[in-house]
Amino acid sequence: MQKHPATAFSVKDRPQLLPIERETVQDRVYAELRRALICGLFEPSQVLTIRGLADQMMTSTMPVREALGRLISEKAVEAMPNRSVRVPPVTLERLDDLLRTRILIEGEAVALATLRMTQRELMLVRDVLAEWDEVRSLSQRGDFDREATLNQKFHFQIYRCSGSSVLIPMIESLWLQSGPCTRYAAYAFSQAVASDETRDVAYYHRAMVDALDRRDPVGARGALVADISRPFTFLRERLLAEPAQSEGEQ
Amino acid sequence: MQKHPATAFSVKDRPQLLPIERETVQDRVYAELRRALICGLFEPSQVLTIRGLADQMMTSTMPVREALGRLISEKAVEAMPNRSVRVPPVTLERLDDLLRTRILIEGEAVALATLRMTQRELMLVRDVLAEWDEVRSLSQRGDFDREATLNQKFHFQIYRCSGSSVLIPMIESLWLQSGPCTRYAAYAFSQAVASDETRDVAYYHRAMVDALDRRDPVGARGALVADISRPFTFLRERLLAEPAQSEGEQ
DNA sequence: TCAAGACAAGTGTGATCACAGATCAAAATA
DNA sequence: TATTTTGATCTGTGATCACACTTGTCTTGA
Repeated sequence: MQKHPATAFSVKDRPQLLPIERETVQDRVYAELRRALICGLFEPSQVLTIRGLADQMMTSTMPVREALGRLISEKAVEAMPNRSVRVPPVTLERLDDLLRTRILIEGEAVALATLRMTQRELMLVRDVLAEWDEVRSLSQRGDFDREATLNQKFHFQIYRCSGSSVLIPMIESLWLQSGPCTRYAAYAFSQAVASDETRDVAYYHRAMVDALDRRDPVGARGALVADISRPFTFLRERLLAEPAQSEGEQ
Repeated sequence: MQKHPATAFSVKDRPQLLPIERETVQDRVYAELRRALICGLFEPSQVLTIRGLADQMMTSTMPVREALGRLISEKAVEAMPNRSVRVPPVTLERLDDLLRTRILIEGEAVALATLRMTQRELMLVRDVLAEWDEVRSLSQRGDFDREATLNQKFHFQIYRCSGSSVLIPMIESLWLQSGPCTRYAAYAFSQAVASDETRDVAYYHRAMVDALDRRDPVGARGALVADISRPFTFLRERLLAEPAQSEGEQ
């Protein structure tokens, strides 16, 4: 498809121009809302208004409204009968439901990844853990956003090796839905427990990498289940302790 | 919250007013596009334009564009780099990927439903099968849309008994994604095989109901797997036979 | 003092328009 | 005749506006 045969460069020497990415405003708004949801920047049951979000992001209402529509169809936020949207409240049933489904799907993705992962890909996963260790050692009181991002990077680096373009969007949707919950858990976690508890996070991750290394699907899935179950069971107990939480006043 | 104590009716005798549903145009467009996608009214690799769809549905572009945005985020249609959208092409990898995931998730839903289903709910499922038999006996050359709708009704009647509000949207998303493929399969199916093959559909469905009746999760899951695997394996062979199909000319 | 109605501000929805990029066909040039 | 260029048309994107509905507050009345 090269149209100019009379250039000074041959095909191989020609400077490679990267295709410019054409990201629309709507895409950026959508990505930012996703990030905020996964990192737990919004409270459960919090009401989101189109104009409010548009003002915060310094855009007009149109991209926000379309991004919200996409998030509604993913069940990342829910549309109230008043036509207003809110981030879903966290209930006991929803918590159990989310955890069970995450174990099912992410467990399958990890098992698939175990069989297909190359040494090079495994090294990338190790790099993420190394970076995480560095962050943790630098700041004793680690910032949650950074660690949450690394945690996400770690998991999806593995999931991507499953090679399933159907499973991965589903896992993203699950993270989106459990984001507001687990953030709440992570926050309470950091206040409640000592540092030896947080060492468990690294422990499970290392167990997972080891299982991946020796191509052990069952071991990898087990480590994953233990890893993602922890915040859920923690939050579950907290919710059982005080049932009069603001679970959603519909 | 009853504010008028001086009415002529007591609380129990007062005529019950049903809450009026407030369905927006966008919701109707979205539902219609979903239906069309699941029923396979669009070809794989077919490009969809906002204005074209708006004209067909006799609305303006705005509801269509927002509905398309929602479908994009569900991977029901895909956004090309040209900013145009098309229904995803069917490839061998995608076919296997979809089937594996559907077996995983719908199998789990059926297993859950087996344990939670009541006799009343099981009777509703039987009713669907009876209606299906009636349709099939009335018109030898059954119309596919009607049968596809009944098939969907049958499956989701069961899935709903799983009680999982996380699994069900995922299954809907999977049906949305495999709709264009299986329709293709169903069409080719009806032309290729004799009527004794189509009897298998009813056979698996009855096996599933029987397993549900005796609360046998393994049996129910097995019948389900056999049921949903059939069109996929059929289409798989067809795709292997002629690889030069118009699979997507990106 | 309290409740009911009225007013005002806020919000989602859908239509319309301007603009930029894509696509395709006709015309002009080598 | 083949290739390139030009032009028109189509299409998605985002802004702005009008309209309907919701919500909160204030006033008025008993």
